[in-house]
Amino acid sequence: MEIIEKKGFIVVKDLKNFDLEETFECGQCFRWKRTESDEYIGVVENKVVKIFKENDEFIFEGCTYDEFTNFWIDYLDLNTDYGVIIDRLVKKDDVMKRACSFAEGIRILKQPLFETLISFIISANNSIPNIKRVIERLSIAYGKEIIFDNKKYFSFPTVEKLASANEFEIRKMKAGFRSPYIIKTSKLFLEEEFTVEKLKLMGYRDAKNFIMKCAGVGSKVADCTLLFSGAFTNAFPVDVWIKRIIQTYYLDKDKSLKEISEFADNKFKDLAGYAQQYLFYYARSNM
DNA sequence: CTGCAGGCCGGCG
DNA sequence: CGCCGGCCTGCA
Repeated sequence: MEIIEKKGFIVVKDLKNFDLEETFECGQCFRWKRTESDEYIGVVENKVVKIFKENDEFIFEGCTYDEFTNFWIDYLDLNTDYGVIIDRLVKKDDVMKRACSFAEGIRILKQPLFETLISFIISANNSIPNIKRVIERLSIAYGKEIIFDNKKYFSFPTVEKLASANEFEIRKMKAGFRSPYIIKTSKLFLEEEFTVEKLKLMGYRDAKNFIMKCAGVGSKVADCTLLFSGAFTNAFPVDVWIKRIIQTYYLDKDKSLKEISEFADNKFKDLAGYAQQYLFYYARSNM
């Protein structure tokens, strides 16, 4: 990867295994928007950035060299060699081979922990367009305004803001029955002072049980949170799509979610999270 | 009108 | 423990 600083933007060359659509539309995040000209604009923490591809170069608009090297590289997981991960996964079997070659440009983002947790609480029994709308409404109502390219954007609310909100207000954001979960979880998050570092020290099992104490957080939401916040790459969220593809290609129909989870753990081990993303993207596009 | 979307909770056997 | 009905909301 070669990074070149220009006036007001960054040019990145020689970056393999990075595709904007595959990364931002594989279901791990909800706040990246594609423009008419296939650029992606995202809000993360208090930053807004626009990314697009020009020939073989990636252009990052609205960030400095320091922001790129100190923040976006980590967030986008650009220092990890996904070629090595894919090489190891394609050796597993033909299904993985097809899944990996179908989306070789996925990067598993390291998103802010609180935003990830709340976003996936909202995702429960919900549709992706709806999830995005609720998160957007929450950000407009409780986040901070950021001006980028003469347009208004809003950061995801802080834990303090959501912890002090009441259920009636949150229901106005159309979060439905998840509204009390959002508030309760925010309060617990504040009390326990959750951080990715703290969760990492606990180890995967304990960390998962720990965040499952949050209201609205079951096994699937917990694994999504641990995987997409960069805490544990071995977390393997089992949703309907993963269930579908595992039951079609690997296990019998009658296997429970727990059995699917154990199967993935044994088969993919430390790479389970990556495997999940390739399988998920593949299943959603082809099943 | 019914059914369902990236599940979770609570009650019951 | 495992199973199952109900659930906000929006859209087919």
